[in-house]
Amino acid sequence: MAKSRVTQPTEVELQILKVLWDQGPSPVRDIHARLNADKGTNYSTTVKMLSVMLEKGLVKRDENVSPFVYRAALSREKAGKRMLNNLIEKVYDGATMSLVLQALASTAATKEELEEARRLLDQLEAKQS
Amino acid sequence: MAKSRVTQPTEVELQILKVLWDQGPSPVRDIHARLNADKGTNYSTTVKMLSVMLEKGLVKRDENVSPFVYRAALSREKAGKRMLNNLIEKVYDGATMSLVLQALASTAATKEELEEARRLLDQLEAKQS
DNA sequence: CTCAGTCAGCGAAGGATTTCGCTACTGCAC
DNA sequence: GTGCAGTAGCGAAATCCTTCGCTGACTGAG
Repeated sequence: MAKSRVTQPTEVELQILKVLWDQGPSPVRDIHARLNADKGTNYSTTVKMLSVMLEKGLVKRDENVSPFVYRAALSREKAGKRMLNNLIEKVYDGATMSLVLQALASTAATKEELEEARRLLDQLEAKQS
Repeated sequence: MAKSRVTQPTEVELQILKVLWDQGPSPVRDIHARLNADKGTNYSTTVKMLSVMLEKGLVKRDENVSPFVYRAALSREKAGKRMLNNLIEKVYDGATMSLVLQALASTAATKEELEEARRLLDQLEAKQS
């Protein structure tokens, strides 16, 4: 049970995770390129962030290749779900649907998305029976 | 254009907002009672937090009554929406539906909630025409 | 008026997050 | 070899968030 992940990724950590999710496993150089483009981050800062995240277990790295290659330790989906649940907990006191409905209502959903949502509802309902 | 609200409410700020949402406008005393029960917060801390939040525009207060009465500057819904969008932005790069569907799928929704969701979908679809 | 109790707020301390300067190691070209 | 470019990391600074000690103002009871 080494995994006591209670902490949500912080702002910058999340930015880095996003880069890794978007680009797949990458060396510091590539990650830094993005951060720097976004907000002028210094190379050292990127390295530091990655080392912090490594300690926290948010990323892993392969040290067998020349420039180390970092990859996210969580999938985008897992992280998203985790953060969403956190949000729901903190704002809606656990009433998931409230938020979801809000989101649905406030989003200019396309016809396709609506269809998909409907299909998912069907599945859920079936599964419940 | 005085409203440059870029920052998300922080952890404790959110706790306070939640109290205000749950109980409606309240004097410090009541807010503090909750925070203190939750995590032993000192009265001073609660006051300070409220003053910080006042500066940030997260809460407003009526100074005409004896113990000042604080109220949230945003509705639960607005805040939820804002935070959700932020989350979506940061994790999914704007693909709202992906996250929402994730949420739906991973939650043990009740029959009633599913019904409600379905109804909402109908509305949305109708509105689109 | 004086005392006790409630209310409000400042400023500084403590923690966590983020930033970066500076150092060190590597491999390659000269 | 020496020098340069790319890579990695430490430790301290800067910044933000959270906490609280201490102080002052006000109110109602005696």
